Amino acid sequence: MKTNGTKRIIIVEDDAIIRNAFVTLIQQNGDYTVANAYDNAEAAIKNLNNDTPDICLMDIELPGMNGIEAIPKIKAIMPNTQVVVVTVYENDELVFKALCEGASGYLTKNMPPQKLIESLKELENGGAPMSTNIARLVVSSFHKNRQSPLTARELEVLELLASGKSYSTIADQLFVDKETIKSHIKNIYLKLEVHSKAEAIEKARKSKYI
Amino acid sequence: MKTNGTKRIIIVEDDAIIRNAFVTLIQQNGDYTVANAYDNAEAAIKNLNNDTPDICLMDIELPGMNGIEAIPKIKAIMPNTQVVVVTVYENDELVFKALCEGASGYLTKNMPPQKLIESLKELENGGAPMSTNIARLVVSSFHKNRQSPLTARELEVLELLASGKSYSTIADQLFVDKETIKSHIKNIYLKLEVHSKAEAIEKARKSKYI
DNA sequence: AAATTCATCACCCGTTTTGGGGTAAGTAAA
DNA sequence: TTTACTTACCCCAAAACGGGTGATGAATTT
Repeated sequence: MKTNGTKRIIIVEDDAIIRNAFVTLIQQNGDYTVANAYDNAEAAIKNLNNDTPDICLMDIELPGMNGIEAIPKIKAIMPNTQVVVVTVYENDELVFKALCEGASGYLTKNMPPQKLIESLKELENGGAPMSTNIARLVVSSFHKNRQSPLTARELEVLELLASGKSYSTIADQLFVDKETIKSHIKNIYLKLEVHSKAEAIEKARKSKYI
Repeated sequence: MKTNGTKRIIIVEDDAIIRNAFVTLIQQNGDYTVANAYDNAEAAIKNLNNDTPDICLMDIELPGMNGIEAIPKIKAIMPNTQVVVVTVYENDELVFKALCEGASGYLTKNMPPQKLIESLKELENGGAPMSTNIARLVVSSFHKNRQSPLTARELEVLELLASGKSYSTIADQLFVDKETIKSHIKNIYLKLEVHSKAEAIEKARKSKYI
């Protein structure tokens, strides 16, 4: 369906002013064609096979299906379409949900207009365009909490426990006795003030000890 | 120790040519002061309290301690120093290790020189500077594999199992019988060709089903 | 209309794991 | 020297696990 080498873009954005601004902005650039623009996700999904977009700019807050739910549905029909979320929300939960569902980028609407075009170029170059704060959010999600009450050995044990391994498997892997692992885990439970494996893992993950 | 409002930077890079290029490049910009430059991590760590850097540009391949090991040691002494890895490696394992150890950014040396200054500005603005390919790597790490052999329900069960929960806890949470969960898990093991919880979790994580 | 998949539930068996209790030796750090 | 950490052992009872077999209804596909 491609006319030439230009990338086909669809826009899903319920605010007409913003939607039209995006269309205008993108049309000004010869490298991109706006295949279509929608004010809701359902219509966009219905027309995917006609639009055959390379890129989809997706708002989150929409009437009906929200933008995050829409991502996997789009990827199911057009796996090679790159979805970039464009929203006002910098909420970490939304960001991670969007990325888990398959978003290739996450932009906030307070960006300068030129940044949108730059982001499209970054996508083409195999990148993952993100707004400043989003990138920090994403990178921070990898950071461990280094003020953990647990010792290095306890963290090691807890990590293996969190990967589903049994006491004896952990013991074998660390070349110590199973009873030693039990001792460590008892101390872990004491320090984290929990009474089971699941609680310990949950608390440790939440606190980013592991 | 700050002379004025300029940010203090240290550089850890064993290649003298690259190191000096960075120093020159940064000194040209009035917003940054090169507090020091080292060809190894040990020396940099030893002088941290004198250098009091706001930012540390860190190579990975170094004589002695490597750059990734150095990150937590730096953060332990100067928690507010932002470490940005600057390396030739785009290897995903190294990237994730660096971020887990506390890196605030990850740049590859093939970037245009101006990008380095831009990255420093991004850091100041609360961002996390990353090269194009690194950003994609990081974002892709969130993506789930949607060609899983497991049903939606099985994935749900497996995710809860992977969070350390017992069969009965999972059953309660999903409002079904414990026997139902057992059945699901048996089917999961069949499909993943494994025979234990730990194996199932490992395989599912590796294949990015969960 | 028939076949298949999926989610649900049930009972069996035996083994392993888990959580909790206590105790204690050796080492390293403060 | 006291404390913290790692290591290891004992006991016990409850829970969880892995594997087997079978069955039902709903939904989907063929």
